[in-house]
Amino acid sequence: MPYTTKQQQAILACLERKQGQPLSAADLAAELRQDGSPVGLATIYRQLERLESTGCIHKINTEQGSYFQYCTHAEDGAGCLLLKCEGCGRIVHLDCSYLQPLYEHLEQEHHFTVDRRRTLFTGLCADCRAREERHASE
Amino acid sequence: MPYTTKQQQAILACLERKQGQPLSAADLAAELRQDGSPVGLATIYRQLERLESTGCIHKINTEQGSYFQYCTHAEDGAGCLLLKCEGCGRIVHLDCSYLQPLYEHLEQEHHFTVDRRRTLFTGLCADCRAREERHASE
DNA sequence: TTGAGAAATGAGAATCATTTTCACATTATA
DNA sequence: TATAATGTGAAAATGATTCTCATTTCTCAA
Repeated sequence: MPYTTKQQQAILACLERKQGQPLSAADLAAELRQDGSPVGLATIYRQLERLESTGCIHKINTEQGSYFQYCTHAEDGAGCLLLKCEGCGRIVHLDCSYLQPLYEHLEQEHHFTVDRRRTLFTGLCADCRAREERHASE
Repeated sequence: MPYTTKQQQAILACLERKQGQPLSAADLAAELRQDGSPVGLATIYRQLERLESTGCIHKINTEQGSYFQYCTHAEDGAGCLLLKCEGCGRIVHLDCSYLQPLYEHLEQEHHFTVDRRRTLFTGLCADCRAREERHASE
């Protein structure tokens, strides 16, 4: 029977504290070290995998590796999405009701159940778009 | 001044031939080897990067690495999306008009321009969902 | 044509996130 | 307490991607 270790608690607590902010395994390691409760990377990956499989957190894949986020509610993510800017690398988290009809359509017409907590759009934020345009006009 | 090499042509031709089917760099290498025109992996990555920056192809990030797809038209992707099944790993490509209002909303309200060719939803296809349910009920 | 210089190529080394291994520590339960 | 199960972390292994550099291929002006 599994039991709870202080590493597990520290990892989950850290993710909760940073809610809405995607963290990489390395980010987590750094955070935990700062908090005075360092945890080995192997353990961090193991725990992240476990937390993900139980639905406590969700994983987002990007070019530079994976990021993890705490899920507040069971139904969290129903209309939530992430935007990743290709310019500055930032990941922004927001809610949007426009996703609902799309998900329903995919479910009914294409028999595909979207994992709503892992939706990630790639593109450009306003700042980076402006920078690109300036660049192009030179 | 850049010139065209047979490796470049072979890579692009292969991507065109496999349209709608995302290929990894390794897939491409295997294809090209079979075609009798083997190309080094370093070159494949270099060319994929170039083709992506010119907009000829687009890149999709997954847990297992990146995949690349040929873009038919400049405006391709306006309503196209990719579904990646977490169960079987398949990537399905389809068109869907439900994306349009969402993109417009993100553009106007959140000042975020989505790169429409890189939209990827993660979830479960019908087959894998059925399998999961069978599993859970045991 | 020729040859200097610009680009491209590919084998292998380097990198970096992630996973695995394994000896050891911790906890549960008999 | 003894013992089996599980968790931990350092170090090694893995695998995708990138870098290095010697070599090849092209371009273009003389």
